[in-house]
Amino acid sequence: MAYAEQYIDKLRKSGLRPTKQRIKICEVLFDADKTFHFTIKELVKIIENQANIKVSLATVYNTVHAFIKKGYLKEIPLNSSQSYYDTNVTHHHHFFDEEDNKLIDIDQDDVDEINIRKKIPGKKIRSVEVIAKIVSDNQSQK
Amino acid sequence: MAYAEQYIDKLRKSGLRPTKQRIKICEVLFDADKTFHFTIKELVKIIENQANIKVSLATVYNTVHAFIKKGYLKEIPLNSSQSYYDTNVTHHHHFFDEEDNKLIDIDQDDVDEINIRKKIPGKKIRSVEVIAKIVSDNQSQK
DNA sequence: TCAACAGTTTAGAACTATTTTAATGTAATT
DNA sequence: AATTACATTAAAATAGTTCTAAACTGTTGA
Repeated sequence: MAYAEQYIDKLRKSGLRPTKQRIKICEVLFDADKTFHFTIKELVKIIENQANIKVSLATVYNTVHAFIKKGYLKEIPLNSSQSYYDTNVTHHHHFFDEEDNKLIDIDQDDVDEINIRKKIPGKKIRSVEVIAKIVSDNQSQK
Repeated sequence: MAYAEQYIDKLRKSGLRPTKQRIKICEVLFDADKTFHFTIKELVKIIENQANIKVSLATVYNTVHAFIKKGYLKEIPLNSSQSYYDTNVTHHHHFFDEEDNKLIDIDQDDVDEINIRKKIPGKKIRSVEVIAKIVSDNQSQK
């Protein structure tokens, strides 16, 4: 397992010791060649299905938050009862399908650069995100 | 009180009967010439301070949600433990100050029109919002 | 005026996501 | 192997939000 090195490295850089549970979390999050969106609940379910390792919610929350702090994961701002996370940490945007409660990536290239002309004294912009909410287009069905 | 008519109208259009409590909520939300951001907790506190009317959380939640459904209020997407609402229902964007947990409006005019080139079949865009997270600019202080 | 009814309000309970706690377990280092 | 420092865990705590069921209010019509 050549990936394991990477995971241990990521964990160490996040200030976490590489344990069985945490390496399993890394496998789920970083093994795929695709990036994806998830909630904590979903992540726990995936781990339970894929492995015979018990992981408590607390461990998952702690690990996910350490990765966010380090920049290995992103939190997606959404007014939903639960938080959504993204393994795609490149600069990009999102559709949120309000009917299916699904997130869809929008590449940075698909949106013109966003230039905000308003400035706040003493503050700098850390991130800019676009959320486009989408619903069924009934017009086109008629 | 000339405004009362408007409030009663808004309530009726939202499918709610105009009661003392609900009219009070309207007074707080729609009386000011300025728009503002609030959380449910803050709204309850304002009502308690301004009036001798008891309002339960349940009534406030129900009324706020009825107004959102009708488009008289907007929910602001933010990954925060509590929901933020906006009496400004025009198309605009936000700064979110991560240190003070404060929202600041950005006029639509201060951001170039956002053109998303990616399309999702059968879906249409209902809203597009920009959230720019800001923090202290330590660079400029050094 | 009064009874009946439909819709409201309310306190408190329930629910859900998240965080904390504190006891037990484990990895790393000597 | 012993020590130490950190991890894991279940369970409890917390906080925002939603639900519930009982009491209440105001309107209508006789």
